[in-house]
Amino acid sequence: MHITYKGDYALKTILALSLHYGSGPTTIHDLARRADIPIKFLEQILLDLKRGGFVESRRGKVGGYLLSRPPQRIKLGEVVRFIDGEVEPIACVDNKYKGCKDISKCVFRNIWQDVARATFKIVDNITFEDLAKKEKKLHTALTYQI
Amino acid sequence: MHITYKGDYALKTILALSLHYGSGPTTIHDLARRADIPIKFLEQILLDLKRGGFVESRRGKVGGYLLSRPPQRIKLGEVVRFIDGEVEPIACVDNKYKGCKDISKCVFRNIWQDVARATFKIVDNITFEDLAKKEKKLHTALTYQI
DNA sequence: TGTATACTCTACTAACATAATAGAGATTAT
DNA sequence: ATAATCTCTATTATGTTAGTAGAGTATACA
Ligand code: FES
Ligand code: FES
Repeated sequence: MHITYKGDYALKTILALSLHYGSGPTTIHDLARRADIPIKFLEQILLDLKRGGFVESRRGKVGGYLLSRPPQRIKLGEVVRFIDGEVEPIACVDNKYKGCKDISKCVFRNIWQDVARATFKIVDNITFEDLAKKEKKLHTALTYQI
Repeated sequence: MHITYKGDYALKTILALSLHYGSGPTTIHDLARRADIPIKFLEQILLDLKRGGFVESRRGKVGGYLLSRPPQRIKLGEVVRFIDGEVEPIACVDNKYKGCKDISKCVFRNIWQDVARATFKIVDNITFEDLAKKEKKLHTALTYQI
């Protein structure tokens, strides 16, 4: 698994929309400013997320983006997989790798599958509701700290 | 973590040398043929592995490559890290990522660290002796099967 | 119905990484 | 000597990443 800038931006955007869930749409401009993402890049990412069924959009004045599902029903792993592709460390786990003549004779395959499973266990058990809660706590903690 | 062709080839080469440990050098040509690796590519990989302290070479006739340590002292994770770089899913875990203004405010960081730790736990607990044993068993099993 | 505000879509590009390939050079056993 | 083998630097083709550019479409509301 490798998280690209695009992937990271997507996650931050879904998190921002999660914090705003139930309170109307947020504009691209707003999302870009809050997470420090190049606006034209974010436009594309949001269109991808829309095609992936993660967000909905409203056009025109008072438009913007909203989550199409509540945050507790969006898992971290779903978004990562959709934007950055497979979570596996090598494509042979998913049969897209040509380096091994015979997969059944490869001692590495099971290891990469173990790594993949360990990763799934983490990213598929965290929802954006969990992340939103963490974010709120973190913000409170930092405020008190100052 | 993403295993490239180069990384996979390096692992297969170290495994081949592990199986041959204690019986003199193996030539590039031999290693390339056995693991089906482009020979000129493998030349470079072996030079890298030499610089990394994993293998030694003998030049001239009766030359070739040998492991510079016994297989039980070479861990899978060492080779992966050396050839394919950090095992972390995003460079921010290692402070090379510019996407997060303030790492202390990022709810994702701990998650990527968890993924990294889970991966370490696997790849840093497997030695090439383990892999060589697995390979031998696999070969025996397949031979009996036929 | 005009217009400002916002999303939509396609194309393009610079920089970098990957997976090799090419070829001349250095070393050693026999 | 010479054949076999490793050594080193350059080059290249292909693909991916991280954007940028610009014209187009929809909607609220005065
Ligand atoms: S089948 Fe995946 S590395 Fe061999
Ligand atoms: S610090 Fe790693 S994604 Fe924010």
